[in-house]
Amino acid sequence: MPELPEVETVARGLRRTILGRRILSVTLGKTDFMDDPAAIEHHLPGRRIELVERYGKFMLLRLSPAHARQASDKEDAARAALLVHLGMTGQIASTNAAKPWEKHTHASFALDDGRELRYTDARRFGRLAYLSPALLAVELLRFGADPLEVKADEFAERIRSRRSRIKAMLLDQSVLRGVGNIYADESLWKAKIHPAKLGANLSKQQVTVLHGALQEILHKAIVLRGSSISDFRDTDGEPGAYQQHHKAYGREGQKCYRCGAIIRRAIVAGRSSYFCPKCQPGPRGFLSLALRGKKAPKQKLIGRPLKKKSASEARSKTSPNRKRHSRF
DNA sequence: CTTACGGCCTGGGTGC
DNA sequence: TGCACCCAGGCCGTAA
Repeated sequence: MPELPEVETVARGLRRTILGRRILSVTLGKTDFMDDPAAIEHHLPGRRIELVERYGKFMLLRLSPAHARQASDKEDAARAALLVHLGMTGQIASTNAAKPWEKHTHASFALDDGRELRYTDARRFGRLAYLSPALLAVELLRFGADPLEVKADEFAERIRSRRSRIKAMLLDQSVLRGVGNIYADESLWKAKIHPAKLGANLSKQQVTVLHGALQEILHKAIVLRGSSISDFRDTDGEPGAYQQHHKAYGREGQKCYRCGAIIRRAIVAGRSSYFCPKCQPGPRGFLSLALRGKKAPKQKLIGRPLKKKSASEARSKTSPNRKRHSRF
């Protein structure tokens, strides 16, 4: 589940290992998670990797112009890119070309140092795309502020002007780019804010504290090379260490480090959310029930009552072979 | 208009 | 050994 700190860790690893390398050839495996596989095969050979940028949860491998010539500063911003999103299980690293492909390797880029840049992704929730400068510009418009750069005032304004739940806003990439479930829960715990609170109902003070908590946590997580819950690995194949510092995420049933109450889990904004029911008081009407019985009814949802639907009914509704969504 | 929910993609892990 | 089920991030269709 790579979020900003994990992607930053990978981007730094790539800068050490593939910056300046020229791509000689491309070999693709399964391509259903790529925007336009033919474009990747067609445009990448011969291009040099001139920059590795992180933008929210994705990386942009900026490519030299197709025709050999000196790039000016102006062209720098307009450079085409290979967009890499790791989804949940994506990994990318430069490898000895002689090494056999690992399972679930779906792209391999032969480099001019004899190595290969390989992308593996068991679930294929990730994304690879060749983006021309024009497509890239359009792509970047969809995203909100960088959480590490956004100023407290701007952050407060964005959060307090909307009526959705704070957790949903933290996860919304068009509000903040790069925050996912782990760092949303960790920063809410630190700021003592319940995930189901509405942004508009938070005090200026609370939002300011949240801003500070979010930045501090992200910085610390980057220093520790991210969180490895299941399978995150950096470009050296090493796990991060920030999971050892989680205070809320994944701690259901364990004691809150601050007050000793039992950390609970509830579905907020469609995602598992971990919080301390004592330090992070819920909004009125929020049912802080244990939401995960073994055979217990479905999970209690927060908000409006849910339409009843039997499991079999729900199953039969699924269309047999819905085509995977294509971005074009 | 804004916001929220349910479904879908996939395959590893888990529990029966 | 098998198998049903859950879960994850992002996106979309639908509904309120």
